[in-house]
Amino acid sequence: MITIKDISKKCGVSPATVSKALNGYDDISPETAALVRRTAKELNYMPNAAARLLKTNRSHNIGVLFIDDSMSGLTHEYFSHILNSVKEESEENGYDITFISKNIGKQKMSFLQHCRYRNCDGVVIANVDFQNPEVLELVNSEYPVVTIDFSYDNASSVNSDNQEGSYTLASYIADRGHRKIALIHGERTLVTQKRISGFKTAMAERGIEIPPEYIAEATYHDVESVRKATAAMLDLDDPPTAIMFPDDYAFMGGRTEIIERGLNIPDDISVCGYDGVNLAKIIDPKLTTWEQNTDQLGRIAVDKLIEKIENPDTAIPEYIVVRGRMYKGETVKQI
Amino acid sequence: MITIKDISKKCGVSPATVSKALNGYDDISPETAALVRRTAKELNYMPNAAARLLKTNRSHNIGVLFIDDSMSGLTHEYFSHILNSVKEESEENGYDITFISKNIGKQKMSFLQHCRYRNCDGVVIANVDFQNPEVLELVNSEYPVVTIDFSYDNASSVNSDNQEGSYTLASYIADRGHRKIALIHGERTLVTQKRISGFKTAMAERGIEIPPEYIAEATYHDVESVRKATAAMLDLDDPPTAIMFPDDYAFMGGRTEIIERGLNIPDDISVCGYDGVNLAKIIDPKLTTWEQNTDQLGRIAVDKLIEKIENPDTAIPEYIVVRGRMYKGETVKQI
DNA sequence: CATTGTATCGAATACGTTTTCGTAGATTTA
DNA sequence: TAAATCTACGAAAACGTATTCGATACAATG
Repeated sequence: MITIKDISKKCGVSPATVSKALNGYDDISPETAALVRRTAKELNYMPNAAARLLKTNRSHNIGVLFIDDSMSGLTHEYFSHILNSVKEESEENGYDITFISKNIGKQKMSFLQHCRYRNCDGVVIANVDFQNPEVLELVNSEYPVVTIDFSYDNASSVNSDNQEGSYTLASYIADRGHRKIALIHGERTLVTQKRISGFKTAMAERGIEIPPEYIAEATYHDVESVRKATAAMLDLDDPPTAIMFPDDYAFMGGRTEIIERGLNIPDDISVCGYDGVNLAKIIDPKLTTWEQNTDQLGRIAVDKLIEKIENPDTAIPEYIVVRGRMYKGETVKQI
Repeated sequence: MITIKDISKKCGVSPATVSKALNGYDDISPETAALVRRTAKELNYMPNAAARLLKTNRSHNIGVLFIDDSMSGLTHEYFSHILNSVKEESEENGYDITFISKNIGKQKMSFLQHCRYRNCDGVVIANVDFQNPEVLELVNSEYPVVTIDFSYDNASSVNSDNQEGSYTLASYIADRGHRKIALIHGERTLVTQKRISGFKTAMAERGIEIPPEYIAEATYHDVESVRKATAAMLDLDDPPTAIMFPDDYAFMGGRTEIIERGLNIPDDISVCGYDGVNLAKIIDPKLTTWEQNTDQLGRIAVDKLIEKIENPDTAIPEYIVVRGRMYKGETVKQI
């Protein structure tokens, strides 16, 4: 490992001078600065992040808090896309990312402790139980925090337009002539509330009455639960002509149920999903859905976080909504 | 931030003693050791990883080198599962992971440089161009390295049983009466070579002649390329009765082509995929495929890497094969 | 010529640990 | 009882860097 000292020797200057030259201080003559930089390249010098961190208290490391249970968020397509853009935007700005978990080795530690241990400069939080005491502890700590799809009042948040998306899908279906529209939604999180609200607004605006049994709860990303909910819906005395599903992936459960009953999509029943993941576009017929802008969600979250990290005092909490867009697909029939 | 010194003051001992007590040295009396540990808990002490690293040269940080281009490996289900198990196994052993990329901020750096900058203790490499000079530079560096699905001779590797998997699928199809079996494979990587080899072995063992046009190249994970290859296959004068696809996801392209021609799976044509990702099990009919054991692949890679990190001298390179298993599905018809 | 100002650099310290080595006191041994 | 051995602890140095502040040399100014 080659250090600042090696460079100083080779250049005949002090380590202090090397450090300054490398960091662009202006009390170094242009000539020596150039010399230092040149030999640094020659020797293939890399600053030691740990030493630097120890002095500056800046790790250039962003903590990422995703769901910690069983199947990690990594395997959800929606979140793996967000993670990917978080990672890329971080790297483009000179930051690495570290997954924050509570079990690191035999040591059980809190999220906050993990952050401290790794000296994260800030944290992006997504897809967790936002009421979890440990998450709250982190949010209320000294750490800059940005949340995705949830909003605390002391931290910036980046939000997918769930109300809008759901509203638009519901409107689209209604405007293609449907009057008996059902919604199968996920667990009652904030995101879900907004989707339900968007759905109801669209219905209300058109004077469409939705009986309570047309709104059912299932579990996000859980094929089996959605299949059951779909079966129940189809078993109603007066079944809907269109069903909105909690997400594209879980829709596959409903799809199986529909197909196995010998029904055709969209001739016998219209459907739509949510997310706009790849899956929607490669199945047949292509699934009408709402494409969430995962790329922007991740990038903006990181941008806002870095803003806060680098200007802890001036940066104020923002509530940002990222617009998605409809993917029309082929699963909503005009009637 | 509370340090070792705070504890030392509160306990009336020296910082050295605190450090030793916390690290289980045996030249500390049980009483003081207990006292130190107790107050450490009380004060909610967390060691500073940077300072520790600076002294010990051990970061407890594992570099993860996944594909760096465009769409990251994160969005491939196979690799996101591996990544997930790499992450979990690392954490269970007290390590965090860091993505190794070449663009960190404005600084372009090599993979090796990035590792050095972050003081990784070792690196897991998967899903990259293994002949890339920068990857080779890393492999031939001082760093402990473990590769997944590729093998260098100076590093341990963990390999999915591609030959075996392909062989087993091909045999299964043949043993259900098929004689005209086609293989659409991915780019010619080592993995692909093994799959082709497994396929040919199974055919040869049964004395089945495979004409060259029954073996076609497409691109992994590329729905469109596979769709085209499928179309070409179906256009043959003497089309196959069964097609093996490069992976479950890309199979969806072939599936669309088949369905749009009014053919039925498996009545008119039998198919199988590869990977065993969730998708295979939620489509209808369920896709016959080979489940790669992503969980073990990731975990063993990390175990072997840590072994090497902690015993740099005694640990010798191993070539490890992880067995998958067949998922029978419903897409191969008995004829 | 004396003074002030400017440009360039280096000595020293600190960040929070780990680890070597020394030492004071207690205990055992001869 | 003197010497040898243990036990328990602390002083100090080191890891690689950033940064303050003083020092030096020289130019400019009056």
